[in-house]
Amino acid sequence: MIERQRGVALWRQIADRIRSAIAEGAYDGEGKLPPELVLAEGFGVNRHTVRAAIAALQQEGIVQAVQGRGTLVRRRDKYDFPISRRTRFTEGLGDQVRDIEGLLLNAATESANAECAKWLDVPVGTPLKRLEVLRRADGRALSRSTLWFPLEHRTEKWEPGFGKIRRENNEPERFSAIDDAFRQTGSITAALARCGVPDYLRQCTEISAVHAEPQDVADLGLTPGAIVLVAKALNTDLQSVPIQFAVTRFPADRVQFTIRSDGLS
Amino acid sequence: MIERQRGVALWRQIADRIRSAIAEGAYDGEGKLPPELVLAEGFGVNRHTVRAAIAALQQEGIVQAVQGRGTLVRRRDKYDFPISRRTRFTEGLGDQVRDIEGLLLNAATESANAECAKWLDVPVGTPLKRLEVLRRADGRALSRSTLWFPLEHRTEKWEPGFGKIRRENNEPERFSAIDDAFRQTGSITAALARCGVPDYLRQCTEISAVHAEPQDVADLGLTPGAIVLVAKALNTDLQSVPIQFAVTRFPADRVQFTIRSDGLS
DNA sequence: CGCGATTTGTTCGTATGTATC
DNA sequence: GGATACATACGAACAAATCGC
Repeated sequence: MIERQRGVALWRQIADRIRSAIAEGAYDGEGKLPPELVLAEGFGVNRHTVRAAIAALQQEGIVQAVQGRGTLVRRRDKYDFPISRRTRFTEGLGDQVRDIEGLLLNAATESANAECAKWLDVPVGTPLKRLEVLRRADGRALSRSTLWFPLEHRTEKWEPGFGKIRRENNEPERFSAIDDAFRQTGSITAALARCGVPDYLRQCTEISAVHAEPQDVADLGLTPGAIVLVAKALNTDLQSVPIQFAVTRFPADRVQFTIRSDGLS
Repeated sequence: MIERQRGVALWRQIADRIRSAIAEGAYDGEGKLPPELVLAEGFGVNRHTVRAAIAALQQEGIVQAVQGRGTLVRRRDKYDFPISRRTRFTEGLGDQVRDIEGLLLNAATESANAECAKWLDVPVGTPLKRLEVLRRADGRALSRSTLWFPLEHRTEKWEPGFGKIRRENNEPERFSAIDDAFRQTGSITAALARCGVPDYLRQCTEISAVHAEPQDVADLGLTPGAIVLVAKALNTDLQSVPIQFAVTRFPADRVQFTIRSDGLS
């Protein structure tokens, strides 16, 4: 029995429930959904309402209704995205995908806003390189990232007199060509390597969840009302100097995160 | 300008957007929302539609409309739940809450299903103690956890002949009284200490997001259609023997996770 | 092959909710 | 507040495709 609520159509709630059930493997045995009438009775709604839900899922490509046969499910597992000190996008997915591609949607130079400044530990207004990246796995949109790189590279210097670390600007424009590097390689790791960062570490990751915005609907091929996992991450070089702040939006029905704390202090 | 979409009422989408904006601190300066007419124009909708959205937010207690003054926002920050090798529920929230309480909703003994067996590394059917825990912070429901503890304690023994670790059952019923211990202390850490586990480590955490189920709506005081963050976690003792598997559901509009990878190998 | 049982697809009508003006 | 247009949900009936016997 499903509860009536204002503001969200019944068929959408039912579609969400069926989608979850499929993701959890509830219909792996049969390979298809129960008949519309059974579902309708189960949810306590009219068959038309269930049909509307199934139509939406069919639009998403999750199920396929065939007259006389039933509604066949196309089970698609969630990708598991591991988060660790050495998080790498492509490597992390590993065996889970055959083909992965990274598309550069947009690149620009802009001034650091308050949030970017806080994460990258630079003053507000510092020039940053911004990249917008869409990642697809086996043809399906997997994530949309916005990445910021500080253009003014700052190396750390030890000041014995002050007893603390001081930072000085040098190597300006360190990441000015990272958009081209990414365009050619399709990988952030490879692009960073071309910009003189052979290795980097994931310092901090913040995970939250929101409803899909129109932009997500368009970029990730979601349905309105879908859930988006938002990961904000800071990567640093081996000297703990911030080199990249990224906000990545994942479709929650295709991705989950795993944090293995094996070596964490 | 907001896009029309099927299945979700315009006023609900607008309510979601305003709620997010408040959470991000967009109105911290003014302390109140823009006038309804301004909002309506901004979203490209009728004023009545914005009023419906504000009425819903008022129902949630997020804003308060006052005739002649405007719509006052009651900013409520998200709690940040840090995940590390030493994740502790209460300690993790730290200064963010004044008062935190843990209620034992239910406790029972049951057999391990496939998922619990996989996480706890025990055979399916192994007797487990199950606890259902609701946590409130400053009066607001913060999470609902289901925790499983293996009743048969297994210690590791090194078998030189086989060259691998063997486990033997001993100390059965190790956690048989953990429900009473939790009832008295309101803390898992304290309850585990009473059961002879002075310290434990977070081995692995899996994070996903789903729509709120009727159970969540009831337990966590959510609105239907809200988002729930689901964390599945494995805790082990210092010898890496699994002692607890937990599935915790958090309201996504009140909680976010932070993974600091500082000491991770 | 036909037949019936099952299951999806379609078309009416009606009532209610949503959104605009 | 009232009028209007559209989306949502229900109910009943019938049509069309698939499957097993």
